[in-house]
Formats: sequence, C-alpha cells, structure tokens
Amino acid sequence: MEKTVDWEQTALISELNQGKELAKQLMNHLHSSSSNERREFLVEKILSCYEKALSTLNWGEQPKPIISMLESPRSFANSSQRSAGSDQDSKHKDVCKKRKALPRWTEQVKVCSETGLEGPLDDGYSWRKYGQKDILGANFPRGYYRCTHRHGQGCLATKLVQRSDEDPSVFEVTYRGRHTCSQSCRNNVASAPLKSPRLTENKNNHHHNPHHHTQVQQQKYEEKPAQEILCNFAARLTVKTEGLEAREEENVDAIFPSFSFSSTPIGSENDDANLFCESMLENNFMGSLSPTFLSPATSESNMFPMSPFHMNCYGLGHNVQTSESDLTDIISAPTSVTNSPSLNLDFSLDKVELDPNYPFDNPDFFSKCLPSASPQKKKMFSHLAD
DNA sequence: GGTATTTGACCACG
DNA sequence: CGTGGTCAAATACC
Repeated sequence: MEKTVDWEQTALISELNQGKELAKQLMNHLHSSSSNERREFLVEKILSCYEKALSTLNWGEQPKPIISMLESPRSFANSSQRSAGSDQDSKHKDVCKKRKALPRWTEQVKVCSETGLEGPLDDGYSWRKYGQKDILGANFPRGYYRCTHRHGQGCLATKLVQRSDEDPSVFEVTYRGRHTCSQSCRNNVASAPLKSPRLTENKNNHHHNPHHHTQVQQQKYEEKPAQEILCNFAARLTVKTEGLEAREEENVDAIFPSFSFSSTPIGSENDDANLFCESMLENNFMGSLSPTFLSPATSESNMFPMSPFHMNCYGLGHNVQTSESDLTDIISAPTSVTNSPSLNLDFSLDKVELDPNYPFDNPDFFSKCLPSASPQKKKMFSHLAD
C-alpha cells in the first residue's frame, strides 16, 4: 500500500508540474501565431492534468463506475469452446473462469467531435462487434468487440469501447487479452483503412444524447479519407494496464522494461519530443502499438519495440509500480495515472529501448507509418532519428 | 452469398 | 435479483 501512496504522490506532483509547464507552453502560444487548435489542445491537456491530480487526491473516495466495474470481471465465455444450437444447456458450463487471467488495459482515445469522427479508431487490429449494452450510470452504451480472427486463429483478444460521459469525444477502450492471431499490424499501421464501427450511440440512447449523432454523420466519417481523419485525430491517449495477471504467462518486467517516471518539467528543448508524441498520435501510431505491447508472444510484437517509448510519452509508471500486486485493487482509481502526453518527455532515444533496427532512418518510415505528418514534423523526426 | 452489425435473450457473478 | 458480458438469429451491407 505504501507503494500506492508513493505512487499517488509522484503522480500528483507530476500532474501538477505538468499542468504548470503546459500553462507556460500555452502562454507562449498565445503570443505566437499558433493555431487555435493547438491552444485548445494545450488547454485541454492542462485541464486534464488538474483533473487527474484531483482524481488522485480523491482516490478511493469516489471511484468512477466505469473503472470500478473493471474490478469485477464477469464470466468469461470461451466461445471457441462453445458449440452452437443443441448444446445450449451446457453452453456456459464450460465457461472459462480465467477471464481475470487475461491482461487488461484501458486506453482513452480522444477524437475531435467537430470532425464528425465517431466511434473507436482503428488500432491496428480488426475487430468484430459482438454486442452492445447499455451500462448503468453511463450515458452511452458500451460496445463489445472481439478479434475478427477468433474463430480462424483462436485469437481471444477482445475490447470494450465506452464513450465517456464527461467528455463525449473520449472513448475508453479496454483491451482484454492479447492477440494470438497473426494479422499484420504493419499493414494497418501504414495505411490503416480506418475502420469505423457503427455508432455506438443508438436509438436506445439518443434520448439523452444531446448531440444526437446519426448515421448521416457516420456516413460522412466513413467517406473521409483515412489520412484526413488521422490528421483530425487530435489525440489524447491513455493506457492503463488493468491487470497483469498475465504474469503467469510472461514476465512483466520483460514487458515493461525500466523507464523513468520523471517529473522533469517540459522545457522548450523537449518540444521536439512532445511533437513527436503528438504526431505519433495524430497518425494513430500509438493506438496501433497499444494492443501490441502486451503481446510479446505475438510474432508481430517485435515490429514495435516502441512500447517503452510509448510509456515514456504517456507516463505508465503506474504499471511498474503495481506490477507486483493484483492490479484490480488499483484499478478502482477514479482515473488513470495520467493521460498527459508530456509527463515523461525527458526521455532521450538512447534511454528508450528502441530496436536499433527500427527504420527511423529509412525514408519509407515516414511515408508508411506517418503518412499525414507534416513536412516539418517529418523533418523533426529525421532530426530525432539522428 | 459472404461478412459485419444489431439486438433481444441468456448466463454468471456479486 | 440486478448487472455486465456474451451468444446467435435477424438484418444490413458490399
């Protein structure tokens, strides 16, 4: 428990420091010719920082329903073992009780509401929706997705997508289980035809959904070129590891290599790194990584030795701090450790355990992985690659 | 016709 | 018994 307290304090300090630095950044942007979008983004991040800090202080007092629900995993229907039709009576008898054993983590994916971008973004994997449920206390229904290759390859990865009540432009995506399928991440990362599951808000919910997004908007979204959508994907992405019970299968330390959980203020010298993270997000790059980083067993996993970097960008100290205990105790925290992209921006690429073979110096890298990055950012990446 | 989504029903858990 | 998670038939889409 002391660890938790220490961590809380660290997280709190980090968030507050971060808020301060972001405010400074914002001040600079006020004097420059920065776009309103950039300013709004900073404001949003600042608000988020303080929100997180406050939430940290309130730990255990007012757990969000959505988070606390994660504490009580339900039965796990191992559908691959289920037979249809005649076997109805026993169909749940052989339910695997080990759902809890599956690694879980949550991402908060923020999208620009004004872009008409709706629904969870493509994360590099193909998902098939298998259910939708109105959740008590939530304004929006929760969507249930499983890997398309469940039957073909027995991939048990699933995810839950819950639109945030507080900020409808935020989707909480809870991944569960890792991909054992061999679907190619790289294809999806590079030219991800943005999958657009149908709106999760539906007729059951429109009565309390003031925005009342309809199929029309959905259509608009679907017709948008992926690049444009990605460009509009102003992003906030949080990854919360919700359970590391998978330790029984793999060494967590190996999954989460050491990284700093620093509260080093973000100076101007870190702007590059900041932009780097941002750009990764804008191109949905991180989203593609996330399902991967807990999937070292997947043959594709080595494609993205970026996980530590990912965590450095988004402050996943949480995971390491709590890897020894059942994280479900921690998960009841009202919010994530942080969803602030710049928490740990004092990294250097040396620190990060990047695969030396990772093709940063490959000209194709930017065109393939960062198709919509601006020339300036691409240039900046080149600089970082050096 | 194959594949994906919707949706009501069922089930397990607390 | 209420709730979240899943199934599977019906439906929609390509």
